[in-house]
Amino acid sequence: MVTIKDIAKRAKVAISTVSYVINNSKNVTPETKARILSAIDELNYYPSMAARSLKTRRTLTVGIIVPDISNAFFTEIIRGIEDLFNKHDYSVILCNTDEDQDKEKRYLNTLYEKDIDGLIFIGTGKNEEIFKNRKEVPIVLVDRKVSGDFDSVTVNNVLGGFLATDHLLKRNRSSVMFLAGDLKINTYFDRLQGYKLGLKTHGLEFDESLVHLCKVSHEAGYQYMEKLLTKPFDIRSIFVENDLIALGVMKALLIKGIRIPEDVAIVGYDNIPTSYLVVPSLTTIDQPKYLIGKKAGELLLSKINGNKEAKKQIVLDPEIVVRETA
Amino acid sequence: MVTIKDIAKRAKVAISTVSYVINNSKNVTPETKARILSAIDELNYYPSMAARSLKTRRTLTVGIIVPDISNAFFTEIIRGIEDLFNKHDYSVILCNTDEDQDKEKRYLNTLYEKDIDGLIFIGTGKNEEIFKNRKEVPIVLVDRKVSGDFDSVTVNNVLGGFLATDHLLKRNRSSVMFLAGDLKINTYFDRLQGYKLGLKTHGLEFDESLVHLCKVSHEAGYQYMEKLLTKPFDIRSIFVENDLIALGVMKALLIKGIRIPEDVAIVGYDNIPTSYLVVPSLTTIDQPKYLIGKKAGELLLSKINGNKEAKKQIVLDPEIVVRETA
DNA sequence: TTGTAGGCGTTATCAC
DNA sequence: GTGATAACGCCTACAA
Repeated sequence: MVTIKDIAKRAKVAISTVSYVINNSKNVTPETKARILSAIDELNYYPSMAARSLKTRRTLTVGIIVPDISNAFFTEIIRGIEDLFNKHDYSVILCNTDEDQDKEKRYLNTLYEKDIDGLIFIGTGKNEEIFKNRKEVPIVLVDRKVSGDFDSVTVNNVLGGFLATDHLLKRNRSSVMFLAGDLKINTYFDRLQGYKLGLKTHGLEFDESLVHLCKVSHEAGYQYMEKLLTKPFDIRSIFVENDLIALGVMKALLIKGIRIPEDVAIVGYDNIPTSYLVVPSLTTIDQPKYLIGKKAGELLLSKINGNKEAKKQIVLDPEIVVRETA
Repeated sequence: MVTIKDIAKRAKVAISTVSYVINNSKNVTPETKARILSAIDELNYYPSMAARSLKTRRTLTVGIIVPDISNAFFTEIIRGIEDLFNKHDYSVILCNTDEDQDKEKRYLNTLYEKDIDGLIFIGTGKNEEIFKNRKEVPIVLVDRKVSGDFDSVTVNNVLGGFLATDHLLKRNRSSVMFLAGDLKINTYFDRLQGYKLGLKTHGLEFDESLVHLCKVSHEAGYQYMEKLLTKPFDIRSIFVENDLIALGVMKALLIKGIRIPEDVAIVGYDNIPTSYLVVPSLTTIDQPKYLIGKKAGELLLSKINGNKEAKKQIVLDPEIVVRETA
C-alpha cells in the first residue's frame, strides 16, 4: 500500500506538507505543491479513510435503514437521500430490515461500529427502545415515527387518507372499504383517521367491518381480494393503503370480469411508477418520495455539521393523482 | 467516546485482555471474561471499526456500483448481494451511477479511499480503462462485462434472445421487431445475436430495418411506440429487450385500441414484478436476479478470503416465462 | 493467563 | 513555508 510517507519521500518533503496539500489546510509554495501532486499521481496514492477517520472522528459515511428497497416507494426515497449525500462526498451504507426487528437491531449495531456520521431510519416502528443509550449519532426518522423526540421527515397521512376518501365519496361511492397493512405502523393508522374524517365530512358513520388488513405485497393483495370474491361482494369502492396491494386487488377484480371503475372504484397510495403504467391506470395518493429523501438528507447533514437547534419535524403534504380507477 | 481503555480500567484488566475477549482470540478465564463483558455492557462500548481497520487492513465493507436502483432488475440483484454480505457481517455501500461515466469514476475513487474489501460492479460498460492501476481490490463484474480479465456473473443473453425469438416465430409471427437500448452495452448486443440465431433457425433473413433503439424507461418505450403508430404499422410481434420499455410499448398499443396479443404479440426481458401484474400479463425472459446477486456475493467473498484460483466466469441461464402477451 | 509496547496512516500542534 | 512528533483506538508479538 502506498501511504503519505511514500509521497513525502518521493517529493522530498515532510509528511505534514503532503497532508497540507491533500487537505488544502495550509499554504504551500506552488512548486512543492506541484511536486507533491505529481508524486501522488505517479504512485497512484489515495489517503486511507480509516486512518483519517481515526484522527478526525468523521467517516464521511451515513447509514440508512429501510424495510425493503424492492418496494418502489422506498427506492425513490433512497435515491433522494443517496443523490444528496453523494453531492457532499458522503457514502451511504444500505440496510434492508424486511420489517424484522432483530435485523434492525443488528444493523444498527454494525452501523455504530462503523462510526457512521449520521443515520436515516425508516424503522419497523416496533422497536420502541431501539435508540436507548445511543444518542450521540445524529438521526433523522423518515416516513415512520418512533416514540421519543427525534428529527423527522414524514408525510401528512391524515390528509392523504382524507383526500382519497373524500374523492371516492364525491363520486357517489357510498361505502368505502379500507384495506391496509399493519395498523400498528403509524402511517396506516393515520390514514385511517383521515378516512374517518372523510366519512364524517360526508355525514357517514364509521363502519368497523369495512376495515380490512392484509400483508403488504401485490401477491397478498391479489389473494386477499380473490378470497373476498368467493363470497357475494357488494362494495363499490376500495381505498387501498399501498399501491402494491392495490395492483394485486385490481388484478383479482379484472380477472373476475369486474370492471374498474364502473363496478368498483379504487384509490391506491404511494404513486409508485407501476401505478401509472397499468391499464386502467391507478388513481392514487402521491407521496413526494424523492423529496422526502432529499429533505431527510439535508436535515441530517445540517445536524452532522453541528446544527444544534431544536428538533425539527418536517411534514410534507401528499396529493391525489386522479387517473382512471376512480 | 468509550474506548477499549475504559473497559480495561473498569474491569481492572489490561487492554490486551479486553481485546482477546472481543475477538475471541485467546483464552481468558471465565471470571475475567464475565467482568469484561459486563463492563462493555455497562459502558455501552463498541469497538471502533476505523481503528480496527487501520490495523487489520479489513473494513468489512464492500462497495456496489450499479446504474440505478429504481430499475427493479437491479433492485433484486442488490437484495441478493446485500442479504449475502449481511449474513457474513459485511456492510454494503451503495452507489448509483445513472449510467454516467463521471459518477462512475468518482464513486470508484471514493470506494477506494474507504478501503473497501471488495467491489461488485455493474458498469456502464463505457469506461474501458476504469480499473487501470487498481488491481488490488477484488472485483466481481455483474451482468455487464468490461474489457480485461475479470471475475464475473452474467446471464446468457444470446440464449435469452434466442428463446424469445423462437417463441414468437413458433406462434407464426413472421417478422419480429427488435427493440433495445444502447447496443454498445454488451447485454443488448448479445441478445441481438440470439435474435439472429432464432431467425436463422426458422429460415429467415435478418432485416436491419426491424432493429429499433430507444432509451431505457417506460416513458421512452411509450413515446417511441406512440410515434411509430403515427405511421402505418404492420408489425405483428415485438421483442423488447427490457420490461420497462415493453410496458411502455404495451400501454401505447392498448391506448390505440390495438389488441395484445391478437394484433401484436410482445415478449419482454427481465421479468420484473410489474410484468406479472399488468393486464394482459407480459411474456418475458426471466433473469435469475436474486441468484445473480447471491452468486456474485459468494464469488466476491471467496476472493476476499484469499481464494487465488483462476478467474471465474459464472454464466446463468435465463428462461422464458410465457404469459398472456405472446 | 495477563501486561507492555510498538505501530497501522493520518492529522494537528508545535517549533524552526 | 516547512518539518518533527504526539496522538487517534486498536491489535499483536513478546515478556512476565
